[in-house]
Amino acid sequence: MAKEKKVEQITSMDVDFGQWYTDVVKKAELVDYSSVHGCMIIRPYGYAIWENIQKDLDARFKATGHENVYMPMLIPESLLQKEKDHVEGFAPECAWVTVGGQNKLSERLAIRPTSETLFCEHYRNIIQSYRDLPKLYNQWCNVMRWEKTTRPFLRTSEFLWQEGHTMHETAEEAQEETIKMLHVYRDFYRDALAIPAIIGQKTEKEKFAGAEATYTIEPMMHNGYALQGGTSHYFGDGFARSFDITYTGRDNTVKYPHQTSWGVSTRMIGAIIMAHGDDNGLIIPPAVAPIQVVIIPVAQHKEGVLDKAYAIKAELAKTLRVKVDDGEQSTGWKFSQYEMKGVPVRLEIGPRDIENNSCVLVSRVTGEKKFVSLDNIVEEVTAMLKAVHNELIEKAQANLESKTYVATTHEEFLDIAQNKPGFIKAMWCGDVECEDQLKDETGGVKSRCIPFVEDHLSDVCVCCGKKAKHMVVWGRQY
RNA sequence: CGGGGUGUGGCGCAGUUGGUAGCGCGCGACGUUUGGGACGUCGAUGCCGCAGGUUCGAAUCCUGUCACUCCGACCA
Repeated sequence: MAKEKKVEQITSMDVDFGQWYTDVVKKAELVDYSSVHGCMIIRPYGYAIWENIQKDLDARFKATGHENVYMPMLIPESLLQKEKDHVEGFAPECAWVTVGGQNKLSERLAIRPTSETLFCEHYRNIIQSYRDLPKLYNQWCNVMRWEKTTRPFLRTSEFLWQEGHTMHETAEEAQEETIKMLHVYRDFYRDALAIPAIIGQKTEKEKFAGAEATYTIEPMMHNGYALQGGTSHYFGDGFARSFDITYTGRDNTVKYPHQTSWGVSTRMIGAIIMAHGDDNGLIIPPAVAPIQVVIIPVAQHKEGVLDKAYAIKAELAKTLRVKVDDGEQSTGWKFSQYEMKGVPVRLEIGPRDIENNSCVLVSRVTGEKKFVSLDNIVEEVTAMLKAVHNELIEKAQANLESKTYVATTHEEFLDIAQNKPGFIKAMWCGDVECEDQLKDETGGVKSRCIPFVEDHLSDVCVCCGKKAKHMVVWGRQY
């Protein structure tokens, strides 16, 4: 029943996944386009998802000892240039401020594409002793990268994110932090977004500009594409040396601190859409859904129906995010509307239900209708929300597993890359030439990561046949 | 930055050999309806993306330009 496509304005996923995505973000009122290229207006329903994400993640950051700060939006060019790899990576896509008021600036200012350099400048001022370490800072902000082609949430010129920047006494401690925060992301994806993902290390070719090592979380979208869902970088003392950040150690010698940075962005909303959505629209995981339960009064003009709906809302709203839609639209229209918007649980209450002291609960994932007593409505709704979360993660897990393939030969790799969208597990020698070759031959399949848990598939590289160093997960990405 | 597609009321679209703009949805009023996108009557909404040109006359033909979108290349 719920599997039938009911919203004809939304292109079917199987017909055109890209168009389906665009239709959904528009129809579900997540975003609108603005007059500035690549800059999107995040509408209340979309922004509410972000607020819920922020709230949950922020608590996880605080629980791991981090503090929020706010850095300026503008970076002087000279500051950006202090770290060579970093500036090479980001300068080409910076937007620049060159005029202030009426006057041309003596030095142009980049609108931050990321804030490593600003944090370094600040850390240089406030770190003198090992007693000043560690510094565990995070900021929630916007950044700007002048992207050529953009797409709501997945790649926009301006986007919202959080960037953690930490400084540590030792390399080990910084490495530990890098991995710890990657796991925070993995847990958040799983427990809040209901999205399973592969985590691991980026290859040299794919790592962050200026990092010693980059770790990544790679969830799979419905169509088998990967999305870089978040990254955590270990910088060693590279930035510290470039920015001359030093501290006096316990042994009374001058040392460089070791640094990390890690971030996730509004792109996660794109991940939610593409991991969970269906032909009827969005499905938002309960933990971050702006509306967890929508109450649809049936025959609301009849005596007592609306009062009952409001009473149920009052009960549920003690612990849940609830909306009663008492608008004048038809019942059927409301059903479709909230399916499109991905509300996880719908509660129908009408005269017949009131007579029976019951109501109808409907799961957005399965479409299953459940008649439940009003006596323990909170428990019933809570249980269904939990079930929705579990069903989402199971579905996404099944998608991930069924679209993950193993290639042990070159021909097999190319065949899968051409014919089966998804992840490919294959051995790799460690040479960037092989990564480049596979990408060229397949028209875009890249290494996603070297997962923390590697399988031993064979002894040799799937591309060149030389001795293999790692198992790599490969795939196409958004 | 390459390759395709599209620009006409808020949205989706039609508009023939050039003749002065139409349909559906939505929107407003009133009435009837109400357990899967209800129905009737009346009503409002347009510099046909923008700029040039051809023509007595351009949404329509020509040139240029801009925007959006999909697929690549590049990045979160």
